[in-house]
Amino acid sequence: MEVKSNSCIDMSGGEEDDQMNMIMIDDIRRGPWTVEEDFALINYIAHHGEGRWNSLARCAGLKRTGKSCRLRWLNYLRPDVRRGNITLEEQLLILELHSRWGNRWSKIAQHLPGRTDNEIKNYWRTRVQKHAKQLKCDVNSKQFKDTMRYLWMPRLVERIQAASTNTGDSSSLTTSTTTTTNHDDVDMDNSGTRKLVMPKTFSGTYGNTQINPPDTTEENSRTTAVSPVSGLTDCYYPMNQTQNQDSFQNINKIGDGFDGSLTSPSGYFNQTMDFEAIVEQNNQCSGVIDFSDNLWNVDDFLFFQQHFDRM
DNA sequence: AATCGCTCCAACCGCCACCCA
DNA sequence: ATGGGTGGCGGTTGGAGCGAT
Repeated sequence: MEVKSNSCIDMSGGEEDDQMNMIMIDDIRRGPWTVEEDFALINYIAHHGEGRWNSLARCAGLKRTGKSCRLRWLNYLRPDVRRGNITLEEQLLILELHSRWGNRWSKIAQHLPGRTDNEIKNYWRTRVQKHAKQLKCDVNSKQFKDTMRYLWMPRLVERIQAASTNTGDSSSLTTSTTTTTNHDDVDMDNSGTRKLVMPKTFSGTYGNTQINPPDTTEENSRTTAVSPVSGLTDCYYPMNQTQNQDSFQNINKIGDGFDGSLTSPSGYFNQTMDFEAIVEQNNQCSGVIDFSDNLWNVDDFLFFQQHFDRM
């Protein structure tokens, strides 16, 4: 339905609105959104729905492009946007889906309820690519992809399983930097970054790992970190309950290969691990892994250490 | 206290596909 | 067939926040 300019609802009040519409023509606002702008956008969409973003921007009295309004709504103001830390399940899902689809952020986001493509893209760039950089690998290199497949993803599965078994509480699965005591094989670089020096050889198996879906109650799923601006939506809209569908349940909906037991289509979790090959690959990279966030932490090191000891 | 460097993420940009007159 | 408008997507950037020096 075309929204004609003369059918605009006056959101800001008479003459002021006319003035604003005139200014808008050649005075497009950019940069961070104000609370007032957020409120105007939310209010307008609440009454008229979304779509036709250019005319929506005009009619809502916003000095923004339609694109900007659309982005602000979809990535931030939408009531079912789920903010806060990326959970372990979500990390696993992102790694898995990215291995299948590459940088298809929007497609990946469809399988993470409440998460936006922008958020996933940012996660990938800030966390995953950081690790590739630390390994001195190209993020698209076989070495790095195999490291993800054979080390990170199985480890994530383990941690999900452990947390689920121990507590049955998915809130324990949200990202956090594990800090424990130092270890002989954990180096600190000049900047104090905790690092794992990869062993010379390593072999072991990673069998069929069964995962129990964690508790999906809203209390456990909401991981806080709502910005002051987006908090506006909380008081304006009731929170959408569907935002708390668990990512795990979605794994089963993705299609070919997912059978509900978290056996990935690419078979990551069923393969016998050729860790020697991995180590070789890591040697081709730097052989040093950063512990500074939750893809690698001291728990991971201890996990690998257990396997080393068995050799 | 000031400065610097780094991380993270909200927002922008450019391109492309689709729709419709 | 075509050209303008629009929406969607992926890549990139600017700046706030924060810790280190």
